[in-house]
Amino acid sequence: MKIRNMEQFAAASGISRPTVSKYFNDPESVRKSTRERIEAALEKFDYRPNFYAMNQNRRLTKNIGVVVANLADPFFAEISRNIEQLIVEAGFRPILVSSHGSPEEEADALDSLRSIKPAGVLLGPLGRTSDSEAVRAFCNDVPTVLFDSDIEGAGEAFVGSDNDQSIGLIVDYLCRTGEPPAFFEMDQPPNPNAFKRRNAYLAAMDRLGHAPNLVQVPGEGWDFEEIGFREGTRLMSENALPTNTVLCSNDRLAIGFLSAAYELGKKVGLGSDCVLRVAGHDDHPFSRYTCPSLTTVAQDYRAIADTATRKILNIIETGEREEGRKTHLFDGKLVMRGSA
Amino acid sequence: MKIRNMEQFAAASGISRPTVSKYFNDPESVRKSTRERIEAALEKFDYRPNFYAMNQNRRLTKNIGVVVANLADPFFAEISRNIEQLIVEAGFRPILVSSHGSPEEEADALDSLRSIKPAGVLLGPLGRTSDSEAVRAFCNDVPTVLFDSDIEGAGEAFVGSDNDQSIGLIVDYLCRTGEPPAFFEMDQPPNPNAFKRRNAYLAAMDRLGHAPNLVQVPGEGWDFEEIGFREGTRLMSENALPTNTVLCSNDRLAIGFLSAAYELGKKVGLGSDCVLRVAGHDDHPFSRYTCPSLTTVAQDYRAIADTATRKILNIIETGEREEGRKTHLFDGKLVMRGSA
DNA sequence: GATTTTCTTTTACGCCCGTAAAGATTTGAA
DNA sequence: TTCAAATCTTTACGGGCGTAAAAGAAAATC
Repeated sequence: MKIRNMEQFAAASGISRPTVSKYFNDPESVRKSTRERIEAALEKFDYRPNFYAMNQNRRLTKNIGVVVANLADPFFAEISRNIEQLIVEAGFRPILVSSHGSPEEEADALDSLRSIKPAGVLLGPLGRTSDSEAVRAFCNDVPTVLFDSDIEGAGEAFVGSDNDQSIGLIVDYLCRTGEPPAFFEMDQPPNPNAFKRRNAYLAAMDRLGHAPNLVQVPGEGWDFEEIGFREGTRLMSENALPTNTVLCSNDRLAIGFLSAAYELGKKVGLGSDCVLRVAGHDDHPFSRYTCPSLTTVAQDYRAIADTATRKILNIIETGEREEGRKTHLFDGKLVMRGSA
Repeated sequence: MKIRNMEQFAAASGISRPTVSKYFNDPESVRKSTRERIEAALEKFDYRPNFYAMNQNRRLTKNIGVVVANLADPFFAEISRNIEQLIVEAGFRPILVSSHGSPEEEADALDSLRSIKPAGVLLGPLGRTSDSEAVRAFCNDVPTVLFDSDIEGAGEAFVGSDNDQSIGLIVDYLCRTGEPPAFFEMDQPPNPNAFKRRNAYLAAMDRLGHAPNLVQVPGEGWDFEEIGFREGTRLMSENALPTNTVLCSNDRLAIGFLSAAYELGKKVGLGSDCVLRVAGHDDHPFSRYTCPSLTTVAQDYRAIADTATRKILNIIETGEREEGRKTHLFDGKLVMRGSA
C-alpha cells in the first residue's frame, strides 16, 4: 500500500493526524510510546510529509538560509560546509546561496529567500559593496546573523575574526624575525576586513615603533590571485618594494604574489639565499601548497561557523531578537611555514 | 496598502486571480496588454506569490536541484556557478546541494530533494563511491542529467569531458617535446574519470609506440593535494620516478606534486636547469598560480554546464524522457604553461 | 460587420497540512 | 485510590494557490 498523505499515514500508524503532525514538527514533543509507534510505521511505509503543505501554514519554517559572498572562494566553501552540517544536526534545513561577488545577486538572493520564509538567515555579506540598505531592511524582517564581513547595524549579531589580534600577531612575528613588513593590499578592496586589517597593521607598526609602509595597488573585485600576481610582478620588476618583507592583506593575494616572485626568480623564504619574505592572512586551504608554503594567520573557521549557527538557532528557538547587537571576534593562530 | 495574497493582488491590478496565477506560471502565456497591467501593478505593490502554496498543487515545480560531489573543490564551485546562472535565466530556481565527498550525504541529498519535487536534477555524482542503486532509483522518479562523473545507466544523459581526447592531447604534446610521461595517480581514486584517464593514457602511449609507466600511489578520498604532496615527496626522495616527465591524473594532485618538488629543490619546467616536467588535467582555477604555472588540459566548463542545463530544461519543457541515454563529451584544450 | 479564435472572468473545488478548542484518555505522583 | 497534569483524539477551519469548466469578452480573420 502506498501512503499518499499524512491522513493515511496517521491511520496506518494508529495515531491521530494532529499528533503525527506534532511529531514531524518536533519528535520530542510527543510521548515516548507514541513516538515509537510512529517510528515503527515510518519504517514500514517510508512516508514523508509534503514539504510545501508543511511549510505553508507554519508560523516558522524549519529552513535556515545561508548566504555567502562567493562560493568559489574556498574560505566560504569551507565555512558554509561547517555551517550546513551544524544546521542539519539541529534538525533544520540549510538553503545555501552564493552572491557570486555581485551586490545585485546578493540583494536578489535575500529577496528570494524571503519568499521561503526562513526561520533565520546566516549571512556572510559582500561587505563594502553590499546594498547595505537592502540588507538592513531584510534583517528587520528576518532574524539574521552576520559573519565574516560586518555591515553596521545589520542583523542580530556579528561573528568574525579579530583582525587587530591576528594582524598584530603576524606583524609581531615578522618584526621579531626580520625586517618589519610592508602591507600589500588593493586600493579598492571589496571586503571591509581589508580596512580593519590595514588599520590593525598601522596600529601594530606604531606600537612596535616602526614606520608603516602601505603598498596599495590598483585593484577591485574578487580576482585576488590575479591582482596579487599582476601587481606583484609590476612592483618587483620595478624594484618598487619598500622592504624585503611583505604582509599581504589575505592569502589569495599572497598566492598571486608568490607566483609572481617565482616567475621573476626572486627566492622567497627564510634561507640565506632568499631575498624576500611573504606572509598572508586566513590560512586558505591552498596556502599549504604554495611555493614556498605560505606563512599566515589561521582564521578559526570552526569557531566562527559554530558560534554563528548557535546564535541563530538560539534566536529561533527562544523567539527573542536579542537586544543590543553583539559582536563575537575570534583570535587567529599563527601558522608558520616556509615563506616568512 | 499591503498585499497579502494573490487574491488581493489580482484585485489591485484589475485582473482575475486565475489569470494572475497563469502569469506567474509563465508570463508569456497571457496577452501582452494583460501582462503589462500585471507588471505595472507589480511595480506598485511588490507582491510575490507564496512559494509554498504555489508549489503545493503544481504538477511540476519550477525548482531544479543541482547536486555536486564537493563544493569545496573549485571545479565544482565553478561549474555550479555556471549552471545556477543558466537555470535562473530560464526562469527556474536552482537548489544547490553538496555531497561533501560522502556517499551517505549524496543519498541524503537526493532523498531530501525528492520531497521538494524538483522538475529536474543536475547531478555531478561522487562516481565510484556513489550508492549507484540509490542514484538509479532516484533517476527513475525524477528526470536527471549527470555531469562530470558517469554512473552507468543512471539519468537521461551524461555530459562530461572526453578523456580519451584530452589525455591523448597532452600525452602527444609531452612526447613530442621531451621524454614520454609517466602517469601519476591514486590507487583508489574516488572518481571514475580517473579510470578513463588511465586507460586513455595507456592507449595514447601505445599508439605512439612508447612503453607506459603507471605510478599508482596509495591514496583514497578527496584530499588530492595532500596525496600529491605526500606521495610526490616520497617518490622523489627515493628517486623512484621512472621518467623525468609526470602527467598527473588531475590538477589537484599536480598542485601537491609541484609543491613537493619545490620543497625538495627539484626544479620543474622546461629550462635547461630543470630536472622534471609536470602536467595536470582540468585547468583548475588555481593552476595558473602554481610554481611554475601548471601545463594542463582545460575542461570546457562552460560547454558542460551549458549542455547539461539545456538538456534538463528540454526534458522538463517537452515532458519527454528521451529514449536512449545519450552521452555528450567535450574536447579539452591544451593549456601550455611553465611546468611542461 | 460577422465569425472564428484566443484570451479572460467567474465559480468552484481540492491540495496537504498547521492549528485551535474541547473533550477523552493516559500518566504519574500524592 | 484519587486527582491533576500531560497527552491524545475529534472536529473543524483556513491558508494560498493550482486547476478545471463554463460563460463571457476581446482580438484576429475574413
